[in-house]
Amino acid sequence: MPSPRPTSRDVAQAAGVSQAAVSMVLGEKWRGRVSAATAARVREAAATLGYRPNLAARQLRLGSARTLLLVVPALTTEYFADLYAGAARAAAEQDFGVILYLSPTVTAPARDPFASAQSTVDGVLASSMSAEALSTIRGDRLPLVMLDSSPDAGAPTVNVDLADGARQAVEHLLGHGHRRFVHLSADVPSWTFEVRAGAVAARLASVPDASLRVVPTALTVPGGAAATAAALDEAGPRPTALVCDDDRIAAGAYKELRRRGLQVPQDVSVVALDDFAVATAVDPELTAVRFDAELFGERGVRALLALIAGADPDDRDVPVQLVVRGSTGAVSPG
Amino acid sequence: MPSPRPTSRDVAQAAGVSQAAVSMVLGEKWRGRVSAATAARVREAAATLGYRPNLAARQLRLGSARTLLLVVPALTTEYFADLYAGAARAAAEQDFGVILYLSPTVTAPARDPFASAQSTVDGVLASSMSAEALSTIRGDRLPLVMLDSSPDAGAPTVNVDLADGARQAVEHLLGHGHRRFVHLSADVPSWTFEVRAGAVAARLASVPDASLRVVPTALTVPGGAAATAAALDEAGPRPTALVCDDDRIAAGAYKELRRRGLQVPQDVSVVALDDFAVATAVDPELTAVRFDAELFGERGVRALLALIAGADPDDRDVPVQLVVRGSTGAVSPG
DNA sequence: CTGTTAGCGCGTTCAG
DNA sequence: CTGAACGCGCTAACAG
Repeated sequence: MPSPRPTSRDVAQAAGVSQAAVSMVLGEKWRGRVSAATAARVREAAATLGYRPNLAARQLRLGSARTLLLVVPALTTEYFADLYAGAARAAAEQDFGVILYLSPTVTAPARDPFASAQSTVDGVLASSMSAEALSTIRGDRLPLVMLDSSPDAGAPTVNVDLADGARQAVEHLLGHGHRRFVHLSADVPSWTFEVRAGAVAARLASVPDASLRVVPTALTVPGGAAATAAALDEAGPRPTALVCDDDRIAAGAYKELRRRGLQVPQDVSVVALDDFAVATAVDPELTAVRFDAELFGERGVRALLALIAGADPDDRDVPVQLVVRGSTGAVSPG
Repeated sequence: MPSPRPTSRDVAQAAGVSQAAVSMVLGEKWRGRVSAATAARVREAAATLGYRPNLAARQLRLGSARTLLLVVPALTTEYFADLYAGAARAAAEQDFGVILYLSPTVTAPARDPFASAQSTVDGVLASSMSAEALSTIRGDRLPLVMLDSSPDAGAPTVNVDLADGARQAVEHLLGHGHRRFVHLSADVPSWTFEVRAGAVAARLASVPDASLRVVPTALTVPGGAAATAAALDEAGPRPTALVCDDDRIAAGAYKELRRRGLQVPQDVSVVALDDFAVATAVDPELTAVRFDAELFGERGVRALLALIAGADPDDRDVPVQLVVRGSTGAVSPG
């Protein structure tokens, strides 16, 4: 016999009080409305019965499910996994849940997030979304915080300071004497990659004898290899430093370099502006820009909850850190 | 003015009918209860008002949120991401949603999944769970389907046929003349890894002149490197074939092999029993066992929905396929 | 046949 | 501290 879930009425009966009293006690709203003794009795009864409020009923009355919607373009890397984990943790601290919506890929037709979400949401956290896709989401002018998106998009944003990361990476390479740079720049029309490209170019613009070639690159291993081949095939002296928008691109660069008999880092240094599983799997391990994706999710949720509460969202950027590993070194003599 | 969400009453009023009629029409239960003309009018009104049923109210009345809970140990690889995507898609086809619960890691204290889930669930899909962790989940004897778990656990299971994958991998290596094997076996007490170990050992047991050494290995790049070092340091002729439980272990093996001046695949062949991002990022790319994680999630959901509906879950295994790439070849002469 | 009325489910809150 | 009303959609019972 699957014992039916106890309701607040059951608790009330067990404690010898009314439903209203139960609601107040369990909702921590009984300061001076219910005696401490009765409150204790109610808690006791709730505990022994294993009572859990029916969230559907609560939502129906309160008009909120205490739920946030996290929209991500795809869950294909551990980045989004960490993002979700951090968001869920931060939300749970304030008794909010986080549900996930995988925004349609290029191929799949756009489905209504709210239909699939199966729930009423109190706010939306949108990661790496384009402005158009965005409009679908804001169906009812829900509170919205954008992650990894342009601050000009008309919604509060929380970002990772990858411009700083790109600067740090270039700085590191300059310090090793590199002057001939190639930026393997993701060919995805996303704000985050534009920022990286801008930061790399800006830093190098102030170095008189530095050169920079930007090659649009697909965000895959073969894409990285192809772009590297293109960069090396161009006329002029061979570049000595490769800045890759992510670690998969860098893995592709490794392959092409090795195919040509070039060694990392003796002949060419490589840095990645992302630090995920691939970064430490390749040999030598990648010097890469790392950030705390969980912290990112956490900040995003805090900003969104602040927005919902009517406060000013704290939109500080998440700091990044250059992790120096074996893929970068001094320019080879000659 | 944030226009208040239209209720079914609003729709009824707009269409000039009663709420009951609206419910019937929109619930596709009007065969013979409502005229086609009226039904059309109701649909029309609902569409123009942008009506969406309040799911809290529906759930309250129906006692179900049409929601499934997917429990995963961690979301750290794209495997779980794909699993979720497949599960969500299959569930959506039957108007179910899927919410995620990240089961506690070793460090984090166990939280109540249902508290964090913020919703009433109709069933649980548990991936790679140990028997103990399981008991926490089945709080209310919910329908449960286990993924990647022992069929003896007392719940229906849907599995990936990795035993077959392990056999295929060993077969492939045997065909290239390999006889001295090392299995870098994940040191995680999980059913899936026991199955792989069993399958590798069983296949090799029938080959008279084959040898197998099993080395417990941490599921990380350094873990793979350390285990490889241990295997190569043992006395006796050097192994020529490494079977790795996942691609990160294989990446570690690559590093240790290269450190010792051994080449893949000329000196040592390497196969991985998992095929994720790292498999194609390393050089040479890994010969690996691949399966469709989305299909896995899909099958899991179908089994769970069948179980909920009182039918027999179809618990066929998900097939696997050996993808031959550059990390395996014939034993080197000598 | 076509459609309506009434009451339910459960937690919250206001007037008593 | 309690009784009763409320939120919204679903469905059994009932009426035209």
